[in-house]
Amino acid sequence: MKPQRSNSRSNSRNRALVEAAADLFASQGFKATSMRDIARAVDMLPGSIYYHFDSKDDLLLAIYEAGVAQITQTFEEAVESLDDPWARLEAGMAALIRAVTEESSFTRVIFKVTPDEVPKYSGELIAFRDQFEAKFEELLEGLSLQPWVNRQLLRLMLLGAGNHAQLWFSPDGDYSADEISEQFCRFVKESATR
Amino acid sequence: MKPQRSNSRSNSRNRALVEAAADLFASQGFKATSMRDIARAVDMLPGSIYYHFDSKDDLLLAIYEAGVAQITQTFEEAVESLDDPWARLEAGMAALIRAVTEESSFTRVIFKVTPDEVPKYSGELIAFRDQFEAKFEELLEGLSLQPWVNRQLLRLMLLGAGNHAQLWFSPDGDYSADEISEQFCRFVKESATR
DNA sequence: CTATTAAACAAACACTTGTTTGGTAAGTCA
DNA sequence: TGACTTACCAAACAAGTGTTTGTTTAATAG
Repeated sequence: MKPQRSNSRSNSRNRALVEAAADLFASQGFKATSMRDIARAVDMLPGSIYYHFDSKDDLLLAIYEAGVAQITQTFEEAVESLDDPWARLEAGMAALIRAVTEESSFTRVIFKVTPDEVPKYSGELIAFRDQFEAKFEELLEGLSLQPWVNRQLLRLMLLGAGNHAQLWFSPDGDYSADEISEQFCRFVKESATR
Repeated sequence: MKPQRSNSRSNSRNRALVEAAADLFASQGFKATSMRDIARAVDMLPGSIYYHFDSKDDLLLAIYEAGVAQITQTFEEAVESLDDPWARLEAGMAALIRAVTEESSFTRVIFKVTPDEVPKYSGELIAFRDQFEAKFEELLEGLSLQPWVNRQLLRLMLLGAGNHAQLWFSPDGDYSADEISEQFCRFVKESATR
């Protein structure tokens, strides 16, 4: 383990590093981003990164952790004020779509970089992902659905549809995250409350 | 351009090459697979691959082309004998899920390796993808749906949900491709025919 | 039997990768 | 003042990357 201690104001550089790395990982992918790319982005020499982080993998781990914390918070904020289970689902789904597309690069990294790209930490990364998906699962529990509905498959369907948005969504495209979420959720809602 | 000509029986080695590459690309990804990995898999020296293909990128292009041809065929075979639009959708969706998970590595590569990983051919790769997605779109046109339904978003939802299956599906898991397809399509069907 | 071609080998090339090492200027603290 | 620490630079390291080159073997065609 390296610094990560909060003393001094050094964490400003540390933070800049993580942010630059997150930007690059989110847009180019993990493998396609080199330590030299990251160093250049923060105006630093490649070797100097190793004062702050032990390895490229550790850098990703830190980003994943921050990303999950952020998406979890965004998600809960979007949902907490609502009571109706369907409204909660819709708001949560919209938060997911925003996280995958518009939101900070931290959250985007989580859905862009798959755990199997980093064998050393694949277990930890999967755990971080699960942490968020559990929140999503809670949402579904609140819904009253027809007996034919398999909640597990429903979760995977919505998660997959949301996740996939990162490949086609455009901020200035035809639809907003809210509109997309509303459409996706409506199929579930209409078929459950018939 | 290199051989690709069908003379001699040399295309047995050529074919072995493409198959080995497809296997590796499908399981490890494009960037994570080196020409040396591929060479080793077919018991050949790295340089020798360049007798058959001009570059690693060209190798992927060939795989994409073969993969799209295969998934298109599988898809049409699954659908052609059916008349009912809903049955056709369900069969098509099941074919997609099988292509993403169980089927040959050629089809899996298409969904595992994204076009932006190969800038040189990203246009061509996107065109190949679109070629298949157009088939899927045709299926949706046959459905009679409620006025609130946006067909474009519906397509993206189903495509995303199917695509995502590659991350969690297991051949000896709880569900078959058919069961998954049936569940996904049912949400659409129930909400459209209420 | 010879000329040509297909298919591969052996070895390198130029470059990029993540990472390590030794040193150093600036600041902190006793 | 002197010891210690923080944050970095400069330079290299070993390994791996896609690819090229010159050469060789085996088959085929005239």
